[in-house]
Parts: sequence; C-alpha cells; structure tokens
Amino acid sequence: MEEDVKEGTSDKYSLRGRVFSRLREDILNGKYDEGVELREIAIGEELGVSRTPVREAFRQLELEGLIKIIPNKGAYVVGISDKDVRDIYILRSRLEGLAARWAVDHITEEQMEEMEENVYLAKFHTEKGHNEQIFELDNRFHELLYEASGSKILEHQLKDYHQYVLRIRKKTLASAKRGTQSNLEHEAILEAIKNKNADDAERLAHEHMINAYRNMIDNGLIKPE
Amino acid sequence: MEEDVKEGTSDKYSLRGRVFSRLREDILNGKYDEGVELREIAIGEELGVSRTPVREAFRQLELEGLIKIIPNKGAYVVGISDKDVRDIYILRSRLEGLAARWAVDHITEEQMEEMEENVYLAKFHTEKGHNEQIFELDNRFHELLYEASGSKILEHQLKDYHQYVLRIRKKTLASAKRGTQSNLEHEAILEAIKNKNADDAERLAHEHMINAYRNMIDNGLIKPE
DNA sequence: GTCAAAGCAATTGTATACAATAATACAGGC
DNA sequence: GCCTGTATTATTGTATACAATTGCTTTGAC
Repeated sequence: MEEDVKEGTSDKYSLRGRVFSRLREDILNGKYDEGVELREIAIGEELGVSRTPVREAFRQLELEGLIKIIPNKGAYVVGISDKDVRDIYILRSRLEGLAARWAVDHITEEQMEEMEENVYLAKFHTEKGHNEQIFELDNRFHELLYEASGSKILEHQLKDYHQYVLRIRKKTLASAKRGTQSNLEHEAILEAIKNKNADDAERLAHEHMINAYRNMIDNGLIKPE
Repeated sequence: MEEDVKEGTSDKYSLRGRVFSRLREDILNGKYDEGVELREIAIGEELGVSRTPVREAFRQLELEGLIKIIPNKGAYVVGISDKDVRDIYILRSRLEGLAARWAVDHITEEQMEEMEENVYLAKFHTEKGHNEQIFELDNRFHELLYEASGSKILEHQLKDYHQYVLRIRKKTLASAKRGTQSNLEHEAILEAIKNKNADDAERLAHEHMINAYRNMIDNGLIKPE
C-alpha cells in the first residue's frame, strides 16, 4: 500500500524526500510511539543516509506537527490523541461538505466517470469481503471528491487530514456493516453531485464523515470525548 | 515590526530559525517577488551563515507554501493567487466559526481577559489611526480565538491560514472605515462567547471573515472570482 | 550521606568538502 | 544557418568534520 504522501512538497527521489515520507508513514502508522526521541544518527543509519537529509526531514515533520524539536536537545514524536482524531473528523465533516458543494460546479467528466466506476467496484468488493480493495477504493473516492472541488487549497488540506488519520481508517472499513453503509453514502453523494444539488451534496458529505466517526467509536477504535 | 511568526515551530535563537523568520518576512513583505529564484549561497552570504541553515529554512518555507523547490534546480518564490485568497477566506470563514463555537466552552479566564483588553485597545488605536498597532491587535485577536477553541488541530490549521494571507491583510486594515467596522465585529464575537451563545458566536465569526474578504475586493486588493 | 562542581560522553548546530545534476556555451558536422 | 553533442560552469544534494550544548557521572568537600 504505497501512500504517495504530500505530493508536490516532498520529492521522493531525493534522500531527504524518502526520509521524510518514511518517517511520516512510520509515525502515522504507530511505529514510533508518542514521546519517543528520534536521533538523527540512528534514523540515518537505519535508512542508510547521513544526518543532513535526516535533519531537513525533521524540520518539515516539525512544521507538520508530527514531531517537536527542542533546540539543542532532540526531536520527539508528537502523538495523535483520540481528541485529535475527533477534531479532525469534525473539521473534515465541514470541509468535505464544502468540497462536495464545490464539486457540483467543478467536477469534470473524467472525474465523474471514475467516481461512478469507483462506487460500482466498491459494491462488488464489499460483497466479496476484499478488505484491501475496499480500503483503496474508499481512499480514492475521497481523493476524487477533493480533486473535483476545483480548489487546490481545499484539496491539499483534505488530503493532509486524510493521511493523518490513516492508522484509524485502516481498521474502520474492515467491518462488513460499515463497508456496506459507507458505499450507500458514497453513492448518495455521487447522485447529489450528478443532479447538481449542492445543498444535498454538502449535507450528505458532512453526514458521511460524522457517521464514519461514530462508527469508530462504536467499534471501540477510539474513545468518545 | 517584529512578527514572531509561528512561535513554537521556529526557534529564533538558532541560525536556521533566524534565516527562516527573515526569509518568511521578506517574502510576505514583498521583498522577493513571485517567481524570484533564491540561491542558497547568496542568501547565506547576505545573512552571514553557511548553506546548511539556509537549506533547512528552505525546506520549511516550502512546506508553508511560500517557496517551491524544484529538485536539483532551485527554490522559487510562490505567489498567492486571488483564487487562493478567496478559497482561504471561505475555508477560514467556516473554521473560524467553528473555533468561536468551541471557544464558548473552552475559553479560559485569562484568554477572556486578554480578549477584552484587546478589543478595548483596538478602539483606542483606531481612533488615533495607529495602523501598526491595529494590525498587531487584529492578529492577536484571531490567534486568541484559535487558542481559546481548545483544539490543537484547529488552532494549528487556522494559524497557518492566518499567516498565509498576511501579505494581503497588511494592506487591508489601513482603511479607517474597515478598522472601525472590524472592531465592532470583534466585540460582537467576544460578547457572544461571553454570553455562552455558541450559535451567535459561530455565525458572527463566520460573517466577520466574509466581510473581511468583501472589504479586500471593495478596496481593489484582489479581484472577485 | 548530601550537595555541588568539574569533567566526560552523547547529541545537536553549523561549516565545509565533495558528488551529482542541470544549464549554458561552444565547436563541429551537415 | 541550424542542429547536435560535448565541455564548462554554476547550483543543488549529500557526507563529513568540527563547535557548542546538554545531561550525566564522578569526585570531593562538608
């Protein structure tokens, strides 16, 4: 499952870009727990590079809020708490609503076709219980929505959040019940956009996020506030 | 006008921190125009440091969206389009509304006091036409709102956007009419929070952003869509 | 035994040296 | 004249060397 994180700002062919992506993924996937100290030399050795690209990656990770650098002391992993997840889902619920609204006016034919195909395929894989494909299709549906909004700013922001809750999302769609329900919600959003109904599109996308969050709580993946 | 930008992520006692802050300010103030290429050695010589801290600052500036680094080629100052400004103000209008809503339940006494003092002082400086102070107080009012939301995620996000449109905002509050109106709006938001009226707080903060955006258009600072 | 100060080890901060890449200029062939 | 390939140069990418800082340990006085 390659993630292709932060396209445009992270160059994956440079050592620094690879270190950045790798560390980002490791932190989001929980390899490094909250509070763990990251040492430049150790990370460098693990990835086979010197301190220079590691340091540059650290500066970026700090700006993203994934680590905290205390001058002359060290770099510490900043965890992502249940409250953070909750906040992100609330922000996302509002911004995804906005994306759906804007998509009504800005979606291209190709995007619409891919979205329809996506919904169709998702139904199939959900019936078969193909979790990996379901996860990928869900990812792609949301990315499509962001791209269809026609706003680079909004797209960038939502992709960021989308990545941020990766760890949680992975576990979420596994339950067959949520999978089926999620598909229905995607389909409803798609229909609203197709029918150029901006109010419905926004409301449905908003509710979709709230439902996703509720599902995480119901499955005990995170604690409610 | 010291900006004290992005406190917590930029350490102003290191060379890198100073390079970062300085470049950031220079770009936001328009010293470097859109598309200008920044050379590591030249910047380093100008500030009396080697390439290392300059490079690290570049990576951070890229993540903030102020410059674009093309691998093996160079770093270029990124402009901010009218559409970007518009999108950001719409996103901000929604998220600031959320921040105001949350602030109703999470604002501390100290924050409330500072906010009241802020509003009071702003009135004074507006009457006197002290543009620099007005700008600083406006900045601080919004930051206070973000901090009062009690959400690290939301605060981080809004501060990001807030910084991003600094270039534009600097010119905006200069007009006396907007200054006065802006103060009244701040006061109304403050009152709503004090009265624990979440709906009003959200609505007023939302409208405040829309008005700020409208004002930029009316003053010809940006073109409407 | 306790506290403080000196020294040591480990780590980050910065400068510099070297490698790789990209842009430019120029020469030669057609 | 124009295209192409090569050499040159300038710039970025990476590694390493050195400086500064921090934390810990050890030592000594009381």
